[in-house]
Amino acid sequence: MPSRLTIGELADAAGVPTTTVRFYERRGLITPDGRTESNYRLYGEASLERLRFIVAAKDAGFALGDVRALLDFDDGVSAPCREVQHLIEERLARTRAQMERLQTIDQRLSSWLRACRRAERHGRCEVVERLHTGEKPDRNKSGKGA
Amino acid sequence: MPSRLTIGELADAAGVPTTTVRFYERRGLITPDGRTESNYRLYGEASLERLRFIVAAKDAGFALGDVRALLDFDDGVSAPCREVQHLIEERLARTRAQMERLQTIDQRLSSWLRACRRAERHGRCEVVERLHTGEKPDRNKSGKGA
DNA sequence: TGAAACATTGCACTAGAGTGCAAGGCGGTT
DNA sequence: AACCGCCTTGCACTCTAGTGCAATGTTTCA
Repeated sequence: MPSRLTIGELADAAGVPTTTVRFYERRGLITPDGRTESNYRLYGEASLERLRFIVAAKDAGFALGDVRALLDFDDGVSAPCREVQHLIEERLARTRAQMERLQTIDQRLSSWLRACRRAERHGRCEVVERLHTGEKPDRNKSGKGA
Repeated sequence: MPSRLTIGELADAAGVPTTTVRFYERRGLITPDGRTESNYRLYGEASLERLRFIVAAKDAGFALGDVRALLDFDDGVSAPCREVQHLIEERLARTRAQMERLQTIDQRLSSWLRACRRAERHGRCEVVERLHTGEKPDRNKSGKGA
């Protein structure tokens, strides 16, 4: 008995709304295994696993397009480790690039905040002025990042 | 006459395309100081400074809506330091939350990559399997239990 | 029997930050 | 006076990951 699930049951089991399941269907990530006579979607255990895979991969930072690629590998004869690796490496590179970008932003904002707080004690806000001059508040002499 | 610039000159000076300047105009961030007889936009030095402000704030991680608020403060009687601080603090919180999220992703991807490389030496890819089971690869080095 | 809770479809819309295109006007150089 | 490159307008479209709504059909429970 491969316990046939309705879309609501499937969605609940994976922790997403039903609308999202239909959306994933439109994106070609998942397909109902059948329909009831009244045209309701039906899913088996494998589909639940697949949906959970999608959610897990998405949570790991993969875009849905990447998830699709991962699933396509999986649907193929074998999982070509090389390509999976490639996908992971790419995603990792993007993640790290973004972290660096955020680092820079964090530093700049923090120094602005310090300047702002310092200036407040003197009764005026320097931050906006400093943005105008292009000067980095505090002594944070970094070039413009991105 | 404080050196009147066309949109192209302005855009070049700030390092953005002209389309972006027009887009910012639609968003209410910047306005031409005048027009030529042939209806070309004209900008003065102050507008260049303003555009540079926008670019700087945007690079600092502010959304255009925030930049607008910053400019509105600036356009007003005085810059209310409190509110600028608030804006910065909010942005900083979001930045940090995202960094944490990326940290987690990075760790997970890295461990997948290690698992993938290890598995490759054994001639098969474990990553996809492990995503299926919901198991975190590399965390649990012993075989592939449920 | 009838209401509540679920399901179906398709289409439109969101946010963010622009990009692309069409169709025409203007400016400076050769 | 031809030509190229820049300028004008407005509208539509991109991408991502969905959400909302309308109108209608089905299942379940009291």
